[in-house]
Amino acid sequence: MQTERVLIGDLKKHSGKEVTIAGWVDVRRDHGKLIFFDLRDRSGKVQVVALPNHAEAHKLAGDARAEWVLQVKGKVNARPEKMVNKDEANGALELEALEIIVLSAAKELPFEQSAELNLDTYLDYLPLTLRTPRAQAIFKVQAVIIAAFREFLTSQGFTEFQSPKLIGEDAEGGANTFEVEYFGHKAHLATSPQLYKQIMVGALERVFSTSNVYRAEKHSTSRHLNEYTSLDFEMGFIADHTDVMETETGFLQLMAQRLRETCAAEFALLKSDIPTVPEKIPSLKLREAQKIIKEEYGVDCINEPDLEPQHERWLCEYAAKKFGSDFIFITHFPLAKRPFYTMEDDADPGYAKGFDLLFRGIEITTGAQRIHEYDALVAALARKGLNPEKFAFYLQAFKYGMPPHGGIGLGLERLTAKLLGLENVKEATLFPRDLNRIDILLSK
RNA sequence: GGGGUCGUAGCUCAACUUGGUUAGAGCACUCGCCUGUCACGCGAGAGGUUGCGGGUUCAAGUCCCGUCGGCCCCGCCA
Repeated sequence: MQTERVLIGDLKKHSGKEVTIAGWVDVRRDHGKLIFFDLRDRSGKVQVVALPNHAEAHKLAGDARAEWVLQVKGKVNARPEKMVNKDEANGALELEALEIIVLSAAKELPFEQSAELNLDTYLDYLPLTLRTPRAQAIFKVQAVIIAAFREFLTSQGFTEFQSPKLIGEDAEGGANTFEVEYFGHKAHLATSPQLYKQIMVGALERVFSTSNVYRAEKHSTSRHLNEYTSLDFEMGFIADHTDVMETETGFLQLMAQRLRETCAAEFALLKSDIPTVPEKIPSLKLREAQKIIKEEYGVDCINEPDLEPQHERWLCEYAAKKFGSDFIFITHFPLAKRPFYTMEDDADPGYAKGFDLLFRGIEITTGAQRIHEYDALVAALARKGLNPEKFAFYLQAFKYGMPPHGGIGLGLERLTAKLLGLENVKEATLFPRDLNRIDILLSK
């Protein structure tokens, strides 16, 4: 029968008792006759002390090294008053080792867990480096973001669905796709769940998905990935794109609330702040934003169809200063710059009922109201030089009745990175795929 | 596709500008000492094809040319 294991985070409840814990050796401090080591499990850390009067345990404590996996039976002692470590959750107690079982020895580590690493070294050793408190904090925060996305949208009557990753045609014609050999045919990896989201609006009215998408772009920057997670929702029966913006704002507000409730320690560790999300996120038309850039920063980008990364950084700086918001919506990009399914604003011809959301200097979302009338959509395809016949499957959704609708795609890794102040989006990706790397460098 | 920058020990870096004996440091590792440490401490040791190839020179980690690789910026996007 297996020994009952106590979680390290629960040791306080067992003061004075004999318990068995198990975990990884963090740091060892060997004084010869007296050996200390910190043991770590999913719930926390505790100092174990091995004394010579338990000879076998003392010997094994001397042999153990960082990352060895040990099971330790011991007595939960209060530490002498002078030895209390106020910085640790278990700093007032320690475990006196009575019996140690080595569950797994570890080879010599290439570096200490606390070492500051270059990004490529960090990525080369992810199975090891993901054990650091920093990495664990990043991916706990990311899990909370996804949970908040599910929680908020579910509460608003959205249904989660799984979008296909293998698609036939390069439907949207925008981003470059990875080609896949498919039983003698050519298939592609999805660059977005967009078309399936819209089809699902016809079925379930309000839907969302959290999917990996794939972009075969040879970019090499601190904000691009070739496989990333897109948080997508699409909702029917909207008046216009501002309904979509409100829904996204509602998600961001719940996300910030959940982060404040559960991730304060993680944000403290990463030395970043949880943003306050305004009741109404400030919103500017692209042309207004460009005017501001000219007035505030002296660069004339008026009439350019899009924002450059530097412009996005400036606008976020401006939003923080002027509106006290880390977020700002930019609306009404030229229709020509947006995908075929984007709806034009009749009140502002030539411009889209769509938006980007900028956060702390970077674009994290694109959203819009979509064209829902079959004939208008077929015409829009033709205007973009796309062949409507290739979209016949998708077009059925519109042929047979589709409400006014719209939605967004949000880059999870970008949001995570900017929330936590990470310099490179790859740090906010468990196993990033980029131009040079799928787990290991492709050149190796 | 265009541009910038970097490559020295397992890791993080110094020495390069201004060429000069045996390429150093911290951490990790090995051995020894240590009963209150918590980045434990002290002493000793081991660890290098300076990415690779060529050139200049009495002499190259350092200068030049080529090449391979990383990172970053722009384009494109989330």
